[in-house]
Amino acid sequence: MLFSMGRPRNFDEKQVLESVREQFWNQGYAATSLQDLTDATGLGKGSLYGAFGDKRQLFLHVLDGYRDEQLNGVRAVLTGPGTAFERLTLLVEGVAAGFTEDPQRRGCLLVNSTSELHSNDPDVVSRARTTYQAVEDLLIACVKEAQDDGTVEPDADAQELGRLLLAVMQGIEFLAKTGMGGPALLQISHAALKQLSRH
Amino acid sequence: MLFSMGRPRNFDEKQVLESVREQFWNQGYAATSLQDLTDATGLGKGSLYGAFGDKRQLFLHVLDGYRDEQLNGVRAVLTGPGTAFERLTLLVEGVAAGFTEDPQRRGCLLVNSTSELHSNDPDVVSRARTTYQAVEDLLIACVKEAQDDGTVEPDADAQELGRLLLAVMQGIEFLAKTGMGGPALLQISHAALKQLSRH
DNA sequence: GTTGTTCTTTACCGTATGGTCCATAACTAG
DNA sequence: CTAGTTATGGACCATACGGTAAAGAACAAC
Repeated sequence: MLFSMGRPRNFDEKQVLESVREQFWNQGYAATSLQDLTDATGLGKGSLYGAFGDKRQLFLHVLDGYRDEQLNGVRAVLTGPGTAFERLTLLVEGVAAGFTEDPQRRGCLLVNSTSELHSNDPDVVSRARTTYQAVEDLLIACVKEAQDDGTVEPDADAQELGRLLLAVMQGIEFLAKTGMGGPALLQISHAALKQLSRH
Repeated sequence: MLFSMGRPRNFDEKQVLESVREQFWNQGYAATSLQDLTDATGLGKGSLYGAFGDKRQLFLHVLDGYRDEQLNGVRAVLTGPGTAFERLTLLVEGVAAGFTEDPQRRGCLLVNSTSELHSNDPDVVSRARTTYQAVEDLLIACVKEAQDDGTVEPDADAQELGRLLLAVMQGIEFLAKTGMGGPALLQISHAALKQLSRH
């Protein structure tokens, strides 16, 4: 009596969230209608609302999952194997290479969402802020490591260089959306890393 | 008979376009309704449609005007008075300073529009591409000038440095939207320029 | 004045929107 | 079986959407 299970769910929550994410990723928040979401997931409105709340809650839910994944990915690279400089290279060039390989060039969902909603949605902004602060911290730590092993000029300001790398990564992301060619994107990432190394 | 003037317009086209631009700037394309536009301009739908066509045409019209203004502004700075390095500094720091001063942080309308619509609107992408290609060219030319007067290492690749500056500018723009502090934004612009100068 | 043309205003259209409700189905506990 | 609970799927709602049509107003030419 205390625990009646009720009718079991007919869908895989992970799969549904993935479909929803694809929709928001493809069209953005405002341009995605509830019908788009029900079409993409196969669920009725009732199920969607019962399980995740309204459109906005669902969006934030998806965004949180995405942010966690991405942040873990960045952390994995920057604290992974290889020298500190190699890890920085892997990350920064990875951004450019990712776009070179993806013809659709949808970019990062968190970046897109921030760009679309930053003026009118403080919740999205706060997610963006904490996330990129975390990435910044990881970058700075990695730059310091590279200074310790002598790859990067020890007298340089690690914070300054870490933030610069963060900005360059985001700049590449944007320029990719303008249709800048893959080689040019890679050139930018090379340039940024070249500036880092001792000279 | 050949030239009947008909009823004269009751509005100032420039003023209307400015109001429309503010709306699109504040809310983005998809989130701006026709009613928002009629409210902002004071015009009826009929007038708006008669004068500028539908929502999309009106948007592109506004975007073109904005792009021209911005590009002229960049050109004015990069080909204006002062040494080449001073002009580059003025431009790059100007991006950061602009955000520091604007509490709303709406950013550049062309950037916002590109971010929102690049996946589904080739017309917007093509406008972005030509614009940023033009800015890139101006930057590269200015870097070359700085190399000629000895401020920047003459053996460096001017194209590479110009593109790097472009990316950093766009990176700053994005990070501003995430709420990064003004001093940090300025620090990034300083870092980029510091990398340029001979060492 | 009349005619021709253009602009403005309002009413209107069909549809899509985000969101709710409810009858019913599917399950567990007893 | 019955009672309790939860999920489903479609009906339903008010409203907002982008866009059109039509009637009248304001002007120039004559």
